[in-house]
Amino acid sequence: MPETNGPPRATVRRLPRYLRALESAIDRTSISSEELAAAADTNAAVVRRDMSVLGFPGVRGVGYDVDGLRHHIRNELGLTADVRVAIVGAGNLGRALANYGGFGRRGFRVVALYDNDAAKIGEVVAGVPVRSLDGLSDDALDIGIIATPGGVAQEVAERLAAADVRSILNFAPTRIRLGAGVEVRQVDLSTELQILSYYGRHG
Amino acid sequence: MPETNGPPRATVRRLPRYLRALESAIDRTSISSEELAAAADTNAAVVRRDMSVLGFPGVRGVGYDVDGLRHHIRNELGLTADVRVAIVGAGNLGRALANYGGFGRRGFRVVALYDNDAAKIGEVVAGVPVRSLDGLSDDALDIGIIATPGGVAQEVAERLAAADVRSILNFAPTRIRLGAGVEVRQVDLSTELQILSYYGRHG
DNA sequence: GGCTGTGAAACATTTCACAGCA
DNA sequence: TGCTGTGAAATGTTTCACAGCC
Repeated sequence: MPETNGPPRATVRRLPRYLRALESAIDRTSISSEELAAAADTNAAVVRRDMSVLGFPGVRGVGYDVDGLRHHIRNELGLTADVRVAIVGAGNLGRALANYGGFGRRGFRVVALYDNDAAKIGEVVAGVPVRSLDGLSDDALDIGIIATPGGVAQEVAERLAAADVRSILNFAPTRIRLGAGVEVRQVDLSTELQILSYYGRHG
Repeated sequence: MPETNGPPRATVRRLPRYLRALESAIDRTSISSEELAAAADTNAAVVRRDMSVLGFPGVRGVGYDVDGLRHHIRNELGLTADVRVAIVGAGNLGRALANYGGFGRRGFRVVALYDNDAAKIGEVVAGVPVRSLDGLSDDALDIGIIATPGGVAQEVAERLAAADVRSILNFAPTRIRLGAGVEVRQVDLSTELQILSYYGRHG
């Protein structure tokens, strides 16, 4: 059974924050759990527990090796080589995502931009030409981002899955259902606002 | 002490999903925990527990009243009157958000769009004129959305807080820190992709 | 002395399973 | 009979506190 229990999901959710904190500390040689916690907006006990489950030992009296930990986390997250991302939907949101500089800086490369609107095909956004979804399976993709209207999101997701995309980030307000083997994350703007609305008046 | 323990955070996070499911079932008069669970992508035991903590009773042998529950949840979320939203930053992302039709349909009204770029001020996006942040405190706002570059996010957040905004949705890749009393939610695209990257190769 | 690593307790959330009512 | 409502168990996560090592 090659499935060792990985780190808990709560730990994985914190890894990007640690990574960012470590990238802001490249000048330092080591960092204590207290300092890393402050930079990653959590507390020292959580940091130490996380390092422990990651199997990354620190040095007592000193802290964690900044460089080693940075590499360890990048490795854990699968960010060793560039990650190839495709965006489906070249409307306002798709363009905003394609133009977002932060991706490149963090090892994600937008390698394709798809849209079914003939009028948009051929346009170039942030250096990437808009193409028809039909060419999908030719690109070797790691992650697909769905930035289409809700009506077509499920179908797009199925086509992405068929093209061997393992991970999907869905901005359409439609819950996607796929068989196991594809990881889907949902970012729903109205949902976020509704939760904010709740905690704005209670909480 | 007027602070009764509200529902657990996990329950609050599910309310928007229940609400959406109920809005797709306006033709029905009642709905069972099993059906509601299927529509909201959870399981029946969770639904029953949630209804129980919300204090919304069902009818044994029948299910929950669709209309009553819809109102109850809208009320719980503070969606009785329109919620006034401002977007700060009229770049690609800000425009995408202003143009997103889903907000209006869910009771959120984009009432202001701010940018500090003089060239953008006066432009009209989705019926809303772009204005300087200086006019901020004149608008009665419920929620502020930060769609600026990371460098100014903290300052923008502080100005929103000073203008009595109780809830902030932050798309900038900078972690915002504010005193208690303001609820901040962070949506970080690179973070989402990094988590996807992890689960795409493991899990 | 300062900081890590980790048992054990506390807390939060989910799941099970079934009694009880319409 | 079919479904809700909820104790109790199971699971997941955070916090506490301190022994142990550099």
